[in-house]
Amino acid sequence: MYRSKTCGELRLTHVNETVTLAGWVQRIRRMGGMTFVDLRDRYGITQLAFNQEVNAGLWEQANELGREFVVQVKGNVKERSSKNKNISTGDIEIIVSELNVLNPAETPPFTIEDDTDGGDDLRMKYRYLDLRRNVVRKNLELRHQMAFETRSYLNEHGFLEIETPVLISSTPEGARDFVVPSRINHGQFYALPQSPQTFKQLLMVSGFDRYFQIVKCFRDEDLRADRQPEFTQIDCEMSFVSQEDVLQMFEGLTKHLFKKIKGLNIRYDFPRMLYADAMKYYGSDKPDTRFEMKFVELKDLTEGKGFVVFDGTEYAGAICAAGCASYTRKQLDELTDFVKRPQIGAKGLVYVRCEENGSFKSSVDKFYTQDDLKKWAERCHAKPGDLLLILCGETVKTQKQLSELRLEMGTRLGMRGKDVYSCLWVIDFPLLEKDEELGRFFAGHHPFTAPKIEDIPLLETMPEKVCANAYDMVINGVEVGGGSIRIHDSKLQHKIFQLLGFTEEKAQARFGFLMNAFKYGAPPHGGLAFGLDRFVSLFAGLDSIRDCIAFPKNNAGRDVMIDAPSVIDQEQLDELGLIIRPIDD
RNA sequence: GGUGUGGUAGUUCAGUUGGUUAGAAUACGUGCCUGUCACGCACGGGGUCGCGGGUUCGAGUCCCGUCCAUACCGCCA
Repeated sequence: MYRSKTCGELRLTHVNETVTLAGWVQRIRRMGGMTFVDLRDRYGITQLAFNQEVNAGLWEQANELGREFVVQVKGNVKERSSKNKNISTGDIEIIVSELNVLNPAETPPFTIEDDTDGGDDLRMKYRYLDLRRNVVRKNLELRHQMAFETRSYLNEHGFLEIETPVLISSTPEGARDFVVPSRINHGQFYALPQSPQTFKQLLMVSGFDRYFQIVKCFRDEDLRADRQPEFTQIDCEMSFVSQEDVLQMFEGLTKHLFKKIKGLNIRYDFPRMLYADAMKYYGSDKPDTRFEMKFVELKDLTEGKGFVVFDGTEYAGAICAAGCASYTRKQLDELTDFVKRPQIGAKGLVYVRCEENGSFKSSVDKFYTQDDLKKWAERCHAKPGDLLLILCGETVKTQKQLSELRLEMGTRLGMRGKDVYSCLWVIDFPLLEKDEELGRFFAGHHPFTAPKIEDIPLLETMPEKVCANAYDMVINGVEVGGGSIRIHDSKLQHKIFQLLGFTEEKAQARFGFLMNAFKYGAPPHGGLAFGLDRFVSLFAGLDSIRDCIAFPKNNAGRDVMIDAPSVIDQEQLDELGLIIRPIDD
């Protein structure tokens, strides 16, 4: 037996017990004739005491230890004469009688502390050391708990977890596929799933009623703080359900997680926001509703006063930042620079200060009277002391820019606290999106998404107006999950493929298996998928999903620890019949 | 593919208008210290200033290129 207790469990009640502990040396404090060693495992830290007078040989041995040595000790639990209130085992220490170095360690390249001195690169290269740190370990513990509670909830509700294959052919999600060459089938490739979408629909045809899977998915696209090439979904599908049934079920799952993990009872029903309203009032399909600051359209009030920028514009919208009339010129310039950054791309920013005395001071005073500005302020429900920020331009672009500005102001005003949660559903997404350049339609969600029944006639006349039975769950501006009711009627499915520009042959080639399956009695079905990584990082208050993934990829999709991806032997290439050639520009 | 930021000791960083021997903290090593718990004190070792080129009497500092990291845009329908 290597240990009888962990380093986190000993208390005053254990005094006088003889225990065996094993763990890593966190820190050594040599005080002269006395040496203290902090022994660490994932449960906590226990102080070991060595006294020269009591056992000189052992004391000598302790002084030889280094950071991160793996040691085993046997000793007596003793009440400390001076206690440490900062740690749970701070009342006791171990008077060591046996010390056994199980494995020495080189000095680690960074300190294994909550406040490590290591930078991101280094921590990723030595991720196994980084994972010894409390802060990172806690994220993985949280991830485990969330996955566990998810399984528990879905199991309670009759869902079966069923594995689907990882080596498949391309699924129609839209992102690039990772491909795997097949040796046995020369010249052919598997694709890794972007989601188990078609498989879960086939499981519905098979009668598995309620399916889920906590599953890795793969997308070969550029990374972001919230995007990894391999990520984990809580993938779910249900049969004989309407959209309402799905929303209820997974709103329930979310509330269950909030309750079990965060101890929060969410008593309200998640608001349902129409996609059109989300765009109109927040300029985003994943609005951060921790704060209001909705867009207000001003175009009819700003036109015709001789200000050319506003006169020619398609859209002019304002947000009202409460209490910001006191912003200095410098602060306003900062905001202007913010919206003019290439990533945001606004041409400029118009402001109106609503002064305490009821007057208005704006950057466009030359063109507008106090009365004009008063009308703007009234429409924005601005009070004295508030600041209006106005952007104009092409509607969709400007709404997006205003959305960024809104989030920036929310941050500046401290309205995006990490311990506040605001959940909602965004519903009624457009079924199709038109690519103006290519002059054709793309599926807003994926091609199996069912249109709203009342909109089906519009498919013939105004496809872009058709709403889908699709929904996203948004928490604090993060799209944590999304899904749809699927098409289970092969005629309708054909119609959609047609609209998407698939020929009969191409549709048959790519999705024939699904179309065939639907001929044999497909139940009405729908579902959704949560991004587990995003969900966990939201609960953990992390800025990046990397911190809740044990071994994440870096910005360039590399695993710097194992140095993947890497070249393969010529022998392997030959076996696969592959030749590597440079990519032409 | 693009834009911004960064790359200096094991590590995190500072480094002035270009100027003598490139600093601090921490980590590491040695010594002292019997109640520390971020122990303390003293001393010490430790540098291809990412790499390549250029300007200059002289480059960590300026310019060009390149590599790496990172955030974002494109992309993720």
